[in-house]
Amino acid sequence: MTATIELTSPKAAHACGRQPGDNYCDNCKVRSLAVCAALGPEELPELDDIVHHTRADGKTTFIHQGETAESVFSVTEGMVRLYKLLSDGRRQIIGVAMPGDFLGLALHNRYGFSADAVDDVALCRFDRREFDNLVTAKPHFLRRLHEFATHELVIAQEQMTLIGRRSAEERVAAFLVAMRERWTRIKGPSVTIQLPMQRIDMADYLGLTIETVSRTLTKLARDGVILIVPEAVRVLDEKKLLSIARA
Amino acid sequence: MTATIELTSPKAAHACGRQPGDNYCDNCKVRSLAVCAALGPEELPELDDIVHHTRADGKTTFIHQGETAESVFSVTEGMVRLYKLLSDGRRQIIGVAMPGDFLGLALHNRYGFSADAVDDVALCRFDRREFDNLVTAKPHFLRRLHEFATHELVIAQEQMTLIGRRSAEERVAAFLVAMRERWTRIKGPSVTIQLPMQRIDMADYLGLTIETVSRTLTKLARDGVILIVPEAVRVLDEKKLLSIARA
DNA sequence: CGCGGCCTTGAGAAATGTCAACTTACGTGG
DNA sequence: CCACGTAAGTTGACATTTCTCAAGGCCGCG
Repeated sequence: MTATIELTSPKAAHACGRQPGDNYCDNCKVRSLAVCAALGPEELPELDDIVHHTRADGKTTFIHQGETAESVFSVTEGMVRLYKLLSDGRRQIIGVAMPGDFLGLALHNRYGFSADAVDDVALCRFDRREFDNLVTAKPHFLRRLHEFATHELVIAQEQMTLIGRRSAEERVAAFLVAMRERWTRIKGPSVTIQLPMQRIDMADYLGLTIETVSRTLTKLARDGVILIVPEAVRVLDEKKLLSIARA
Repeated sequence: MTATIELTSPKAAHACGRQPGDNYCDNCKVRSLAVCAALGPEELPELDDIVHHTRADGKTTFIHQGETAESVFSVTEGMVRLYKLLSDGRRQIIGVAMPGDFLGLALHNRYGFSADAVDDVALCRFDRREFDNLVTAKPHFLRRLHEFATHELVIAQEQMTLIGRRSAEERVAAFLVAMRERWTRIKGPSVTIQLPMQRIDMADYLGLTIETVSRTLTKLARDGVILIVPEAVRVLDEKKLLSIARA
């Protein structure tokens, strides 16, 4: 179940005479997207000192709702789903984290959600206390975290509106558009929208059932809006897709 | 439409020799609940310098989705609804702000939602730039804002789960319980849950229609869980209400 | 080659939405 | 002070969307 394996303990690599370039963060491909971008080159070693590089493979749950929050994470590769479970097993996916995203914004004592790896995921893990100390010492870093938090809040409010007030078709279309925008941000534009998650994840994200998602995708395909391919969807009629998504 | 009237311009009241107690914030009943609690007595005058006390009466819209965000607000009295509108008029209420709550956490350029007064509302308005300067100068204040933001985020995630995965009855019960907890925080406990908002607000908050809300309340009343009274609901069977709400 | 997981499709059920009538409460003006 | 008009709330009948349950197809892996 829980199996986040520490690959490297960077502490060993670091001593007094470190040069710029000696640390992982310097070479991080997603630094500019991540919270880390708030730190200048001279501050990166401080981050590097407390980071633990970690991987989680498919389905590994590395944040458990209700447990004491001892770590926070920054995603560098792969896709993570964040979800809440009701006592009877109903699940709501409250977010999908991709490279550059941060997990654990709420510096609270317990995790309010669970998180697991959709595909293979690379994470920077930080001890919450150590991370918190760094945040406290660096207001501009706190500021960046706050920007991330408010951005998340905006997304959450949009998601509420999506789930509360829009039809299945609108939800699916909006989801596809949003996924495409996120991939574009990370990898540049493409007509193919990668969907590493399964139908049930889309369903639990959109407040629908698998069957409704499936039927809706089929309908979009039948209408010539998209083409369904394994692990992805290709956009055939962008204008139409957007007009459904924007509603 | 827009009619937030400036009652008092505190600038005039202030000069060099101000004593503690000379300013409004000192006597604020909700200071301990609000973001302002992050500031010590010696810092309050700085807040007082930039605050504009404002009232908005029933139905006045004082934040317009999409407009440039020039002000942020702290609610001191009354109830505010925050909502997003779709182009065809569908509305999702994304939050209800009560005394102590802060509006405008996202220091973004445009408001992502609209806000209006449910009943008579008292607000502390701040120019976004001035407020931002204060935040930048005071990391502990930023920290408090961040705590507010992450708290909002937690609430939003719970709301997503509520709307996406729970039945009408569960939504209404959870709403009543949440409202009661909020009133308790502000005014102390009571079996009567004040509901200054109308059915349509509850509906738009819970992703339901007026009729479904009405029927659900009637059912809860029929089952002896609550008693419906004007502008409020009285809890008759707390255990049952909680068990429905918690699901 | 066969099994198991995921996806799709269909038929019918259930929950919720829609439309419309009616009630109630309340404020206004005769 | 009453009568009317309006807005909110409730209720009923019916429509629609989405869910549930069940069957079958596809595909990768052992």
